[in-house]
Amino acid sequence: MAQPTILDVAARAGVSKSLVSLVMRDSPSVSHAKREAVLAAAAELDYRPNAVARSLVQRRTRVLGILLSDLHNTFFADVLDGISARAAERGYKAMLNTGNRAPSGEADAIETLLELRADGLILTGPRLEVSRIVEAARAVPVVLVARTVTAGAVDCVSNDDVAGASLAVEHLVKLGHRRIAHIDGGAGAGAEARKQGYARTMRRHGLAGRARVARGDYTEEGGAQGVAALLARGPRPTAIFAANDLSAIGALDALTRRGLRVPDDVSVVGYDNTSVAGLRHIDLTTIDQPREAMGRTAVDLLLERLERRRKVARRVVMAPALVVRGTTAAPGDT
Amino acid sequence: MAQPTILDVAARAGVSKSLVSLVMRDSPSVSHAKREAVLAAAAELDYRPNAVARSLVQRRTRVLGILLSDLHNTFFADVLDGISARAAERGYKAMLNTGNRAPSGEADAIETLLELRADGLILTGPRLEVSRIVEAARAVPVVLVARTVTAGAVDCVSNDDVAGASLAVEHLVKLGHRRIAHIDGGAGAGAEARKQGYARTMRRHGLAGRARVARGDYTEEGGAQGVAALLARGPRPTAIFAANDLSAIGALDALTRRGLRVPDDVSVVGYDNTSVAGLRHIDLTTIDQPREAMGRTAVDLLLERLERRRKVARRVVMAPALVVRGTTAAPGDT
DNA sequence: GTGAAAGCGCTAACAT
DNA sequence: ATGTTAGCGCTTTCAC
Repeated sequence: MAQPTILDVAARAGVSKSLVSLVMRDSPSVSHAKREAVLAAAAELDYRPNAVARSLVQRRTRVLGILLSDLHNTFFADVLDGISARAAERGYKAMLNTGNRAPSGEADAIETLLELRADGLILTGPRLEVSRIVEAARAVPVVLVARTVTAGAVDCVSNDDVAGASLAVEHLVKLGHRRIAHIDGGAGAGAEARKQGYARTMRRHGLAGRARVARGDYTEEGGAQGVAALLARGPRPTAIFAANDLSAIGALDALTRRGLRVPDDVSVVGYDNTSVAGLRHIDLTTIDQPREAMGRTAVDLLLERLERRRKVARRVVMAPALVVRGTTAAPGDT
Repeated sequence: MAQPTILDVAARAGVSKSLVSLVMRDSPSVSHAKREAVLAAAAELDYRPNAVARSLVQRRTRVLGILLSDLHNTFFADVLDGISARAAERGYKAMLNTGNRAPSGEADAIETLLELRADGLILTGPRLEVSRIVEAARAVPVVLVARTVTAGAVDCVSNDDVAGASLAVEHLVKLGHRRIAHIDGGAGAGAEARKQGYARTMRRHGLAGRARVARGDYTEEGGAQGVAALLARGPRPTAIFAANDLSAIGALDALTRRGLRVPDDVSVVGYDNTSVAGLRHIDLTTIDQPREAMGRTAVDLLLERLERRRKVARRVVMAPALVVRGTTAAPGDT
C-alpha cells in the first residue's frame, strides 16, 4: 500500500475513523484502551496524517509562506531563524520559497504559496512592485521584513536605518574623526535613509562642510570605486562609513591595495553585521540589525491578524546596534 | 467572500465547474468563447485554484520537499538554485524547510514535508541518522546531496572529495612546493575523503615523508589552531591545504598575524569555493564543487523515480575543479 | 466514549 | 464541447 489512510488504521485497530482522528489530535475524550490500540495500529502501518486532506476540511493549513528574496545573503538566513523558531512555538510551519533575486521570480513564488493556501505571507526584502504586494494582501495577511510600504493592508518590520547610520557616525566622531566620508548604497533598500542619517549626524556635529558622499551600490566593486572616487580629489578622509558590509569590504581592500593601513590611516565602518564582517581576517566594525528579533516580530504581527483578527496596519521599527571591531580607531596624525 | 472557489467562477461565467477546471488547466477542448468567459470571471473574482483540493484528488502535490541543513552556509544556497531551476523546468515546485543545524530539527522538518505530502525529498547535507533517512524513504523517493549513505532506497549526489583534494595538492606540487601540510576537517562531511586524497597524492609524488596533518574542524578557529600546531614544531611548510574555505581563512589570518606573507612565505588552498573565497580581500585559491549542477542532478534523480519508476539506487559523483586565485604561488627561497 | 454521515474544493470518468 | 457524478482523506456535527 502506498501511504496508509485513516481508514486503514481504523480497520486495523477495530474502531471507526472518527476515533482515530480524535486520537491523532490528542483528544482527552478517548478511553485508554482504544487510544493504545489506535496508536499501535498507526505505528505498525507507519501512518502519517495527511495534512492535505486536513487542510482542505479545516480551510486552513497552519503554514506560513515565507519569501526570501535571496538565500545567498545570510542576512535573510538570520531573519528566517527567528521566523521558524517563533512559528514553531505558535504551532505553525514555515515553508520557504525564493524569488531567485528576480522580481518576476518573486511574483511566481508568492503565487505558488497562495495556491498552496498558506495562511499568511512574510516577505523578506522583496524587490517586488508595491501593487503585487497589495494584491497578495487581498488574499491573506502579509508582513514585510526589511522593506516598508505605505499600504493599509500590509504590516512592516524594519530596522531604523537613520538611527543606525547615526550610530556609525557618532562612533567615528567620538574617536576624534572629522573628515568622515560616506559610500552610499545607491537605489538599494534602506540606502537613502542611511545616507540621510549620515548627513544629519554630520550636521549635528557641525561637520556638514566636511561631509562627502561617493556613489556606491551595496557591492564590493561599488565600495572599491567609492574609495577611488574619494581619494581622487580633496583632502583624504580619515574615516569611511560604507552603506553595507560588502561595500565596506570592497573599500577595505581598495585602501590596503593603495598602501593605506586600516585603521591606522583610515577607519572603516560597515552596516548589517553579516557573518563575513566577523571573520578575523576582516574584523569589520559595523551596525547590527536585530535580525532574529525581526523575524520573530514578523510572525507575531501575522498571527495578530490571523488569530486576533487585527485589521489596522502596524509598522514596527527596530533599533540597530553598534558592533566595534578592528577597523576603527582614533585618527592618526595626518 | 474569503477566497472564491471554482463554483463561484462557474456561476459567474454561467458554466459548469468542470468547464472551469478544464480552462484552468489549459485544456484545448474548450471553445474560445467559453474560455474567455471563464477567464474573465476568474480575473474579476481574483480566483486562484486551490492546490490543496487539487492535490487531494490527484494524490500528488507536484511539490518537492527540500531540506537544507543550514541556510547560513551559502554552499546550500547554490545547490538550491540548481534545484529550484530544474524543478521549475519540470513542472514541480520546491518547498524548503530547514533543520536549524540540529538533527532533531531535521527530523521534524522531514516529518512536516511528509505530512504535507511532498512527492519526493531532497536532503542536502543532512546530519541526520541513516535510520531516519531510510525511514523517510519508505514513504517517498529520497535523494541525498553532499552526503552519501549505502542504503538501497536512497540516491546520492556528491562531489569527488578525493579527486578535489588531489587537484589542490597537484596544483601546489606543480608550483614547486614539497613541504605541503594539511589542516583536516575532523568529523565533518567529506573530511575523511579529502584527507585521503591529500595523503594519496603526496605519496604519488614521493612526498609521503613530508606529509603533515593538523587537526581541524571546518571552522575558522580550527584553521587558526591548525597553523599554530604546524608552526610549533618541525620545518615550516611552504604550503597549506585546508579542508574547507572557512578553515583556510582562519589559517590565512593566523599566518599574517604571525608576520608571514601569503603567498610569498606560505601558499594556502581551501575547498568549496564559497562566496567569501572570491572576495578580493581574501582572494583564496580553492576547489569548486559544481553546486548548481549537483542540485539539478538531484531533481533529475528524484524525477526518474517519480516519473519513470526507477527502483534501483543511483549514486552520482561529480567532478570538482581547481580555482586559482591569489593565495598560491611558487615557494620563496626559504 | 464512540460511530455515522456530510462535505471541504477540486479532478476524472462518464454521459450527453 | 460541456455537464453530471463520484470520490480524494480528513474533521465535524450529531446521534446514540
